[in-house]
Amino acid sequence: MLDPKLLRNDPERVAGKLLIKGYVFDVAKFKAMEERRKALQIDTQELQSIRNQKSKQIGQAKAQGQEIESLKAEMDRLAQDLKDKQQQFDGLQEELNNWLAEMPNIPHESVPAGDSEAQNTVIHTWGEPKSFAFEVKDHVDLGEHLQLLDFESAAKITGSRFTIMQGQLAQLHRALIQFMLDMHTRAHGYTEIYVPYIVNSDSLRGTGNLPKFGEDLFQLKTDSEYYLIPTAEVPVTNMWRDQIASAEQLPIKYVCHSPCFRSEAGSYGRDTRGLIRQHQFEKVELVQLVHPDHSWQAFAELTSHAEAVLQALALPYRSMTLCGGDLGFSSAKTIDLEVWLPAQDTYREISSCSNFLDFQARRMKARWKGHEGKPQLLHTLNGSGLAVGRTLVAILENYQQADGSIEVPKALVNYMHGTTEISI
RNA sequence: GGAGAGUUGGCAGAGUGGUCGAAUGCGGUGGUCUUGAAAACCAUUGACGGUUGAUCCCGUCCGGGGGUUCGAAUCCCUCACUCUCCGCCA
Repeated sequence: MLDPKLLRNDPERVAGKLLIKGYVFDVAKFKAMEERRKALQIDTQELQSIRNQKSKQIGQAKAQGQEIESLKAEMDRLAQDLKDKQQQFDGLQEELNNWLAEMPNIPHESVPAGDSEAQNTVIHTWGEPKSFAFEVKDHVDLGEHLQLLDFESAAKITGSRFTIMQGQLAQLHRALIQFMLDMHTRAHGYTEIYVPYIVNSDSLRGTGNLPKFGEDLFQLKTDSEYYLIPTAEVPVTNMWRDQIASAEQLPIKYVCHSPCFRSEAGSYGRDTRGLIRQHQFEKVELVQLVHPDHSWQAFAELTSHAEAVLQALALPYRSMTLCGGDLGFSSAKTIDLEVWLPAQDTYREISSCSNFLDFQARRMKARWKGHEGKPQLLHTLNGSGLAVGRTLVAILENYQQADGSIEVPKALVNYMHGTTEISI
């Protein structure tokens, strides 16, 4: 949520910045609503004040045994006025809040203009795409050739966009998770955390997935409004909803492995082949809640932590600054890491690192407080470190050998109990 | 699934219709004392919003929502959550 004060003070400037994200903000309508809100609020509060005074009078009069019926009659009229005003005020306030809840975060000034992926800018590339002396296969062919990857059975059991892994491939998948968790806890100072994979709607509102993006989520058919998590970001960040951290607790750094569930509504026909876009996938997520003065530094660090995984696995990648139009709803700035996929002859997203500033924190009232002064909003950040399924794709394709076997990356050999190659 | 007890400020915990935004303790902050620190003692200390140059001031908030009343932390309804006991079960 944006700061309501910022909107009131300079709506034109906010409107200009939101346009970078492709969001049209009706300033005139906002100003008119704000003016009415202000008038209604002042009126309502004045009536409340009078009511409180009169009530006290009645109490005193009664204590002294005086007649109170005439005072009560006066209160009846007042109460009716108050009720009307209050209803108008509440209604308008709700309307404003709903509007505010649908407004995206303001992009940081360093975010390039643009309305699609094509305008994202390359920050740097790392590693050289390997040249193969044979015709490369994609991960689907490789996995099915090894008889360790099975989309057909998954489609039978559930439907499209699910998969089954077996044997050493399932093991490699699990090894990746262990490897990533170990790196982030041991080398990067994150606390490992295990969380529910089902969340309520308040949590989804906190991170900004609701009210606008409900169609991307799987909702459970229960009496409670429960959803499967689209990412661990939701439960992990919401740990601090309605909480006040002390200055000593900052920065708060969590790493969390979880499955992620996405409906992928609106992406029919895209990436239908293989593991790239699944309804269910595993991710190791990095989440930080930090002092507002340090969030850009934390952002750089968090991004480097995700990159460290790719580097340790010797997977070529590039990092991209997302342009305004490609930027997520809650994010002020996002850097995507894209891994090289030889079979697609292109880079594909494998991690997305974002700084939300106080946008999520305001929605979920996640605050911190020093020894002096008032509680202040935290800044929240997160990034994939990494998307496990896509990392597996990258390893299969980048480490494939002429006979269709897969070399196990050196960093993972210990996690595979010494296995150096996956073959039939 | 059955029976019962709870949910109050950063934390613990009083408060059952009218100066209660709320005793008290802990914690925080400032001070006295001390060479310094600790202890002790004194003072101070909720959040959000409106208004303001800033105070003052005003409003809202005692799990969420609704109701009764001139007036609700306190009474009623409802929902959520927590805990205890019994039953069942990974």
